[in-house]
Amino acid sequence: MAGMKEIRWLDEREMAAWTAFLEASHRVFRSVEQQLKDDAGLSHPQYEILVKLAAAGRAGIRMTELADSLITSKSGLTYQVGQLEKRGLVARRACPTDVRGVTATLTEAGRTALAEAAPGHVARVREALIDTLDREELATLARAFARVGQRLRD
Amino acid sequence: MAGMKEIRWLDEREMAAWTAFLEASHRVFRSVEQQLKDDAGLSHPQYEILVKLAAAGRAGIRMTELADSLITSKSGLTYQVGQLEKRGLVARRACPTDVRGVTATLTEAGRTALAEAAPGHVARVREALIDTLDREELATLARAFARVGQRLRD
DNA sequence: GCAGGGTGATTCCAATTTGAACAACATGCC
DNA sequence: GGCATGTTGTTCAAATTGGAATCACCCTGC
Repeated sequence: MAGMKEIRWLDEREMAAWTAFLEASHRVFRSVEQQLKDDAGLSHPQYEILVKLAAAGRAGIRMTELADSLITSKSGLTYQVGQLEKRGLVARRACPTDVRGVTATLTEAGRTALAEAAPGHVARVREALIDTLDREELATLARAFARVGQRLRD
Repeated sequence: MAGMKEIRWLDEREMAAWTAFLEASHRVFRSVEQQLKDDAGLSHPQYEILVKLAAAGRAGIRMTELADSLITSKSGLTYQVGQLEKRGLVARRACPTDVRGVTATLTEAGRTALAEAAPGHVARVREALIDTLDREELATLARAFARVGQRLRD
């Protein structure tokens, strides 16, 4: 059996963690997505874009940087920013330092839309996840997932 | 300000947990999806369908039951089962107790495909998530997320 | 300066997802 | 029995996604 690697299956605890993670995260995303769509007419990717742009201020962010921080593909980002631009929530500008570059910025309407969407979104995030966890679980989750995200970033 | 609810924003700890959860879960899913696509030609939803069917044995499962346990929409399930049926990995039968019903079952080829895909998948799940967590984090995650999933099921 | 390789964003296409509409059937209640 | 109501699974159209190809541009080394 040369080259045959030993397979380390998941034991009961590991499997329980994995399946719980799968179900819970799917349901949380679905719940959050639903709320945003119903109450603000935004998809979650779109909401995340608005949040990142709000944090970036007047300067805006480069498309690639946005795509990296949002995990979606570049083409997906182009599409979503296009949608937001159609609605007047986001503006595109040529990047000053790189002619190829495009920086996206939040418009006033975008800032308003985000401000109106945020309370309902936060409430749903609490309902779906945060308020279900106690203080210690919250801390553990934050620490562990920060590490997981960190590792996968490379 | 009648009817005005106080908005409970996320404090620093809560926000850290939420953003870490968002990033980590996106990256984990992306990583797992990639591995399955590259090594087995399966999407993660398809893999999950095969797993559920394998667990169901000869009797198979009703479509609706499958859709519920997999979180996807009914029409999405119809599509994916259709794809798997095309490849001969899954078979559909009329349900004995309900003429409208359809039960999906795993074919021999499906069982084989799952057996071949499983080792690589498990290895990636370990790499992306499980092996990054220590014993206590794993237990906390399993317990907390089981509760989260439970609540959202209603 | 300028060739070559790499980068930034978009476009295009095929695959997938979802909700609504639909048809056929089940179920409970009178 | 007969009807109102809810289920079951599929089909349809519209929206979204990711990857490959593309075009224009930056940059390094020579």
